[in-house]
Amino acid sequence: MNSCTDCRVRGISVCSALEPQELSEIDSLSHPTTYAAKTTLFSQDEPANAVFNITEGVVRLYKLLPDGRRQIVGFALAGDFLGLALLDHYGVSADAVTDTKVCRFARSTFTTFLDRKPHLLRRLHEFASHELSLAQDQMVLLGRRTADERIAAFLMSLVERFARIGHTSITLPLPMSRQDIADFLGLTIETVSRTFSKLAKSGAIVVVPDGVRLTNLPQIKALATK
Amino acid sequence: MNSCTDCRVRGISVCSALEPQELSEIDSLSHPTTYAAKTTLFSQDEPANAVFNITEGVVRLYKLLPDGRRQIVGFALAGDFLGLALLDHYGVSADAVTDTKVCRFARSTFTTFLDRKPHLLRRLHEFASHELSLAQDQMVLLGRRTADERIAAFLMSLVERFARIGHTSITLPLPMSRQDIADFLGLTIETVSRTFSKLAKSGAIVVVPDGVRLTNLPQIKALATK
DNA sequence: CGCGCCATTGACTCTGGTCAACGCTAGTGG
DNA sequence: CCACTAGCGTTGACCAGAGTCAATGGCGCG
Repeated sequence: MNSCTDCRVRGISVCSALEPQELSEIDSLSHPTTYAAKTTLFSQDEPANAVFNITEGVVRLYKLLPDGRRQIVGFALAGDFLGLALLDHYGVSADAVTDTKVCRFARSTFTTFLDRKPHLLRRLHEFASHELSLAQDQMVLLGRRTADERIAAFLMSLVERFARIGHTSITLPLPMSRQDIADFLGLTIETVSRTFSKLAKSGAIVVVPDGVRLTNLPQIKALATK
Repeated sequence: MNSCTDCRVRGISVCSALEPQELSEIDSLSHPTTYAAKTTLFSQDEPANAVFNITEGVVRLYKLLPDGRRQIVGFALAGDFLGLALLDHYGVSADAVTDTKVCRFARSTFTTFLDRKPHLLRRLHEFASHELSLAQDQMVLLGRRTADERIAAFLMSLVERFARIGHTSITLPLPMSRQDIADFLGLTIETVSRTFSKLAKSGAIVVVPDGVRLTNLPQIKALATK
């Protein structure tokens, strides 16, 4: 039936702020949508007609400089909300890394609903604050950490985030390309590749297709938090 | 009399969300406080007992790595709000760059007030979203821009922010040290110094005590947005 | 006057970027 | 079924932008 009631990410998404009654209200406002890998959800500066609740998949959020340099500002996973700012234009671009399922809402519809639900606004604010906190961590990473530390911190944060959405395994899936990782960490694809090789040689990880096996988690953690 | 009614930053702070009646309410909850230059407002991970509305001065917000590397995640000016996340522990450290005046609120008092004022929460959310947007811009700067571009972007953003709080002049005050600028831009003090010298030699700026004179704004802007 | 702090400048180093070759794998078409 | 190709990832050789280390300068303050 595909309703909010049996939504897999209900407990961890903004919807956890809602009562059963409200859940069915918002259910009637939502448009479940699927995006194939590599397709665009929205682009920077374009009118923000919709907001999104990701229920499945991985989305990259990024900004481009005029000459084509790209900075990925975050990867959004199941449970994450896109369009937190509720502004009339998107501040970043978003496209699906893997096949992705979302609950889409017209922004006007969502903000109208929001005006009647202060506790949902509170939850949205919590989400925005959390995003801000992650962004600040990422600033530390980009401004002050070495390539090794960046890769380690990236792996650790993915481990934690995947754990939160139910995926716990010594093998960490990396659905995004090396280029995506490089553009997230402020490195080049070659440096990412070399650093993986170096960590593999030291026994910290084993590189497998579409992921890495974390064979020495304490070592990675030490590098990440140094 | 020093009340919210005649607050210089009322119009641009979170307080702009409040009616005259509410303004006098919050007035009675506020503790006007002064911090001398170089003193600490709060430190990372310590219990967040208070939130702050800056009415005058400049505050640096930063994170430290265990080995002492520092990343400044932002400079807060008059009108800015500290403690947006309303979490029980501070996520960053804050200290005064210049002598600073704030309206301080006990966090519990503020959140209680907030629970009765959804429009203030909305305003707070707007502030948090704006902060997030600035953080994303800073990620682009730290991840993908050259030293020249970082300095230029830094100067341009300061020009805009000072303009918003009423300071418009070709001479831009730089109350923070070179070390602060370096730690904000992910550079070293030497690179900051060299880049200022280089821009000065090219005629874009003149370095003056505690500031720079922007003698070729278009040139700076071009570098900043490239 | 002299001390100390901050900023500037120079010489040299090094981390990570650039450029280029090569390999692997999946998908295509003969 | 296998040869060919395209795209992604890895590796190597070399390079350059920014970092490091060190000396010097300028200024405020005791």
